[in-house]
Amino acid sequence: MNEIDRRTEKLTSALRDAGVRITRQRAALLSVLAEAEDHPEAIELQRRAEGVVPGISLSTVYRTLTELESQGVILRHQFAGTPARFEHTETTHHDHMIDVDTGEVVEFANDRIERLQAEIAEAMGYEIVHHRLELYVRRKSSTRTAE
Amino acid sequence: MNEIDRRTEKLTSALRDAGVRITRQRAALLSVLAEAEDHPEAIELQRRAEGVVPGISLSTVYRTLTELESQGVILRHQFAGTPARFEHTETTHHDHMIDVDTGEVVEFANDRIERLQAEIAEAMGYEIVHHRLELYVRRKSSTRTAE
DNA sequence: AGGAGAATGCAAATCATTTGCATCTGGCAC
DNA sequence: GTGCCAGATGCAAATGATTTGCATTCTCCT
Repeated sequence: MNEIDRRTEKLTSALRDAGVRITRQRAALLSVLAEAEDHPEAIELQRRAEGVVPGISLSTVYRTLTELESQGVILRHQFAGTPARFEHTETTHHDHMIDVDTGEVVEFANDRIERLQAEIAEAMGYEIVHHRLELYVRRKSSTRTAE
Repeated sequence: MNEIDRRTEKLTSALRDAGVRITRQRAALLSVLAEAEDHPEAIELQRRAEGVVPGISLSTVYRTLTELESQGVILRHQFAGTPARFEHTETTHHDHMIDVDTGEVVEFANDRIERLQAEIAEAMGYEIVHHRLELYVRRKSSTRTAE
């Protein structure tokens, strides 16, 4: 917790230096995002932020998320058929595996895939701005849990 | 053209056998999809289908696309920040590269990436239901065409 | 040809997200 | 510290893509 608070504080002043006003609602969202170990969507972030700033509006949440995204502080993921999910940029790059039965999101990273992607783009005269790799998966040989 | 008509006809009777009624609007969409060499979105498909069935409604287009998708006849792609785009399933599997400046979609395929994906999922106890790999790219070393 | 049930068109509903606008509030200037 | 003002907030209404309810119209089976 202390660790998270320290990072959040550093981030906060960095943002202020970048000309981003740190309002109560933004501070709340920053800490909520810093604590999140999952990939929450906007509404869920609002719910969590309400614990700190009751009455925070959904539009503010969206506006703040957009701002933080363009500041490179968070990432926005648009998985198939669901609202966007957000994640802070403290972690190193990784891709996602989405369990189609539960909706659970698992992270993974693989250098070889990254390199192959760059090679492919390169070979066709492009450079990668960003990419999206999502594996929609199902637990193997489960004895029929859902359907 | 003859080639496309033949395939469309075969597809049509296969669908009928599967219990899918072939209405004028569905037939129109099937041929429009068969002829498409790009990745059109629903509205564009409606526009093209109007040439054959004037007055075809957007809801019918959507309903038909959903039906054809579940019949495995077409694929629905949801690229970042744009309406869904559709593509018939005649071609072999491939992924997409999206030029962020022009919106142009380029297809590519790479066996090694496919294999790596399967391995990764496997190693974590999952099997892949489907995946999404999109490279958002920019032309290399272009002397500033857009911004 | 006749009819049952499915498909269509239209308008209205949804869902996630954005925006207009009047009101509030950070954070620098003094 | 106090005041100011550009930028941020909350609310409600707008947007954009897609879906849905319902009355009407077709498809295709017999």
